Amino acid sequence: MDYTPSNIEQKWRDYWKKEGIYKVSNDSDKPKYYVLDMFPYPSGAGLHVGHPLGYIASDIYARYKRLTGFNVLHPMGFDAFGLPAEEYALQTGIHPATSTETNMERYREQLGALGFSFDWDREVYTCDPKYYKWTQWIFTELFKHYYDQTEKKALPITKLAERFAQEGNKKVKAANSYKGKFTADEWNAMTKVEQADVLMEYRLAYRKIGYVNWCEELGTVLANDQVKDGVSERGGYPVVQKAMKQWYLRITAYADRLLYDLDEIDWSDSLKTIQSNWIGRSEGASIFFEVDGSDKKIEIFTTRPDTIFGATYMVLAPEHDLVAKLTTDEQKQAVADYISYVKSKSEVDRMAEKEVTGEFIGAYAINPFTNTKIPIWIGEYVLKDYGTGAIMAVPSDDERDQRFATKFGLEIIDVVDKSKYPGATLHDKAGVIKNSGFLDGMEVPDAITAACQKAEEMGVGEMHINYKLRDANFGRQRYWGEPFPVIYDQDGLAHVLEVEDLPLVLPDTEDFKPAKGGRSPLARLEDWTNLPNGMTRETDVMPAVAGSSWYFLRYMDPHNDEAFASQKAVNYWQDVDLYVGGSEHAVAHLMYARFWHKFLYDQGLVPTNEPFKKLVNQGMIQGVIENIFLDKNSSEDARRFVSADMVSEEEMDNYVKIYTHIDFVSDYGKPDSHLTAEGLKKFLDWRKIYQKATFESKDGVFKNGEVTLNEGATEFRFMTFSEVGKMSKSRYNVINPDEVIGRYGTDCFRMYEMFLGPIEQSKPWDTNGIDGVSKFLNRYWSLFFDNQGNWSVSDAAPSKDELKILHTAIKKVTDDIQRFSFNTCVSAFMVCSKDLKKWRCNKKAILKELTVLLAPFAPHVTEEIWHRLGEEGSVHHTTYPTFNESYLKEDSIEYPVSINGKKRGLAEFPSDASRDTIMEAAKELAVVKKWSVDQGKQIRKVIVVPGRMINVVVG
RNA sequence: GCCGAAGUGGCGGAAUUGGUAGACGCGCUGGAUUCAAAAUCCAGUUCUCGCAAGGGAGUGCGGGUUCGAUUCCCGCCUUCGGUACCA
Repeated sequence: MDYTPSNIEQKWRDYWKKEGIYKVSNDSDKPKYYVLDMFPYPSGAGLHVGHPLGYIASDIYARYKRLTGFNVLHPMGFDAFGLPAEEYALQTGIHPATSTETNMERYREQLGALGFSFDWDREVYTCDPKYYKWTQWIFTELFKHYYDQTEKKALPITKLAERFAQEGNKKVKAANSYKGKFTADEWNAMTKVEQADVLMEYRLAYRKIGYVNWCEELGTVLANDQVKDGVSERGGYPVVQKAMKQWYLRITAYADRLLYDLDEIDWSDSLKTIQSNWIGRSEGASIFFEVDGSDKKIEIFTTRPDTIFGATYMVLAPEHDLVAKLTTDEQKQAVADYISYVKSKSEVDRMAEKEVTGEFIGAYAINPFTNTKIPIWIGEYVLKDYGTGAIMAVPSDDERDQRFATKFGLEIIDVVDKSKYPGATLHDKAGVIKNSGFLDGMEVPDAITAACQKAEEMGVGEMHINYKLRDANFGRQRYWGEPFPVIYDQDGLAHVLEVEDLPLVLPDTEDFKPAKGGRSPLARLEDWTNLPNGMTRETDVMPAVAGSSWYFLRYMDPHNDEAFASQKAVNYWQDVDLYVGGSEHAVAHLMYARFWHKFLYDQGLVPTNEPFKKLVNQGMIQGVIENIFLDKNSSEDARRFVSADMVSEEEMDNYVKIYTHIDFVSDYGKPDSHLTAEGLKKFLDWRKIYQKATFESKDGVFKNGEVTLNEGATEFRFMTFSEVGKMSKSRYNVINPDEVIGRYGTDCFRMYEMFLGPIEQSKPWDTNGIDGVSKFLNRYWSLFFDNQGNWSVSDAAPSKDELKILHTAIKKVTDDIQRFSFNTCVSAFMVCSKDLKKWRCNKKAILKELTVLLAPFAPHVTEEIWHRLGEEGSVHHTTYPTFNESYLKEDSIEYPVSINGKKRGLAEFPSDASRDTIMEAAKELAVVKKWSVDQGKQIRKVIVVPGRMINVVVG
């Protein structure tokens, strides 16, 4: 009987569903294990072959853990709110709720066809009011708390208000954006509104006016990580800086914990580095510079306070608050011109242009260490968002300051002698200080400390740790997101809804298109927005990252209406043991999720400090992108395309690459990526605008559907140019898994994706090797049948050789699963099945164990075999085979014999032979003699590693 | 520029602690089966000299440590990913 996946796979999926074999209970005596996939955006495009890579790996691991006696939580859900889902809805004109539901259904089907062991009863999706009730609730909790830097945890804001009433804010060490100081009396004298405004500056969820990334095309504000190269990550639309009042999350309060706790978790170095760079901790000093003839002071941050004697001027960010106040009348016009010049530049221009620009504001500051007057400038190279938005410029030791000083003719004083450290840069913090008063002669690190001490003594500065991490902009002027559970009273003060009033359901409306100019779509729904007594609702919605910041906790207890999850459930499941997902979420999602988790931990609501113990980033499965070259100089009605082999690298600039549908090339071409005339006709039909095009290749010319061949050419071939890149609709290189599954079956697809290479590596999809995996599954199947195709399994006792083959596989597969090396697992199965076939093994004792071993990888075929073997229940509920070392023992070992490290022969020794015995015997070996005595050389040394190798040193 | 990861046959890749480089698969070559093909099975397949036995070279490049290096160290080159006036 032949192995026919289509006959068995659906049958067993139905059986698993009916029997509920993947249901997970929170009541179990078994140890827990939580395997989580990053839940997908249910986009309209459906799944492509790249999506399942991580899901297959995690499914194998989850199944392995289940077989080894763990109670495994392995859920799936959908990240259904947010821009991608909404953009799709806008394109299609269908309500986001409807299209999201349709897309989720499609995803459920596609995921189902891959045979994953998800407990679908625990599905969560972020746009479900039952789910986002708790997203909103966590937001209200963030609003009600502040971060106490003494206790290093979040505490209720009410406690802070009490403290202010008793002792003011001078002694309070808390994360805040409030600059001033006040006493208890001053606090108590404040009005209710004034007090609320102050408290707002301490809350973990707060509202402030800030410069935000505004994208007019998308009609919303974007987070820093949604902006790439000055344009929106989605759509590539221009992004400008705009001052708006927005909700923020004070993630910076947790900066140090987010940084140092990276040490506790098992993530890849590259991912930890990305997070740590994003947090961007740097140690230095904050120093105040007085302004000549003004009571204002400019605060700067520097990592090199030791170079302060070389600070010959200052630069403020053009947006700095003090610019307007300090600019002298004579410079007013020049400064205004400069600011409008800076504003006129888009983010893209600003990054492309490296030219030094700036303007003197007419005022002078006093260098506190030298007491000299130094000019104050503004310049766009000083960023408003980093440090204090102002710098002391040390042109001798900072490349940027140097360029600026050179261009504008500012004084340069050399303060660091780096002659002892050739090649040292600013970041090396190396050298000897000179021209710097009391710091002269000190090594840089000592001078930094000394300068900080001095600044503190003088009361002009202190040690300061600065972070690159910014508070998270949390408002979006869009429709498809969680509404803020916030109401403003007549005084404009924000109040959050209590848990009994949650969820605040997103009002249903057909009018969900983004509004222009910063107004939110929800603001148009006046019935919903306006409340009695002049109260109004917040009309912004939360970003997509809100719902994904805690979903892993909801899976623990997904139907709970009393809490985000019961304490019992949370205490049982604890945290995610294994998290598998793409590295594109390295900053945003993983940072916010850690932040929320730490906040909940501070509340005692979750038992662990970090949410994801181990994280594996699966690589991307890329698609082959086929391109055709279009001559830039050809006119609209006479398009000229040329074959890839006619374009040299130098000529590349004259051509534009046009994406071709991958199917044209595979259907009407050859493996070396060329299109036939027929393929080109298809291409012309598909891209109607190019119907008047001419295609030139080395073989001839293709015009108006007619081919004119060059002399000597036998057929018209048009070379395309192929590259490898991310699968995306716009590049026409998406490969859908359904087709592959239809032809080879799910088990084969799963194993082939694993066989492709290491899970963490990106690789292009190609089906060239899939036959090998298919052959393996057929071979595995054939072990159970005789030559006539009849079921033939024997109860006879297995031989020593058969046991050795099986246990070699058990060892290899088990070790490799544990280190996430699934490609080598597949090859171990291939070796095992080949060896068993060689021995014509049909012993049940062997094949049954092999079936269980294979079950995590190929869940369907193994279930079929399991039942044919007459076993009860599901193969996925049985026990994992036990490895027995003794079956691998050999009587003798074949040693490689090397002469001077070069392998020259083999020699067999009993496996219990001692090192000394082998060493002596080795000297007598013919190979050894041949390379020593026979050539008149001496044996100098013999190295034996028992069980491994022999090396003889001759000379 | 800075940070991180990587570079191994025609191709995807293996070698887990410094110990037989190229497992496994694709492709290719030859053979069996077949009227023939597909499918399947068997053998071979790093390059190179040689009929062969047997040599020589070989894990991006150049050095080093070691009895022994794909693995460790130093200096380069290339590719991919992240980040970018971060004071």
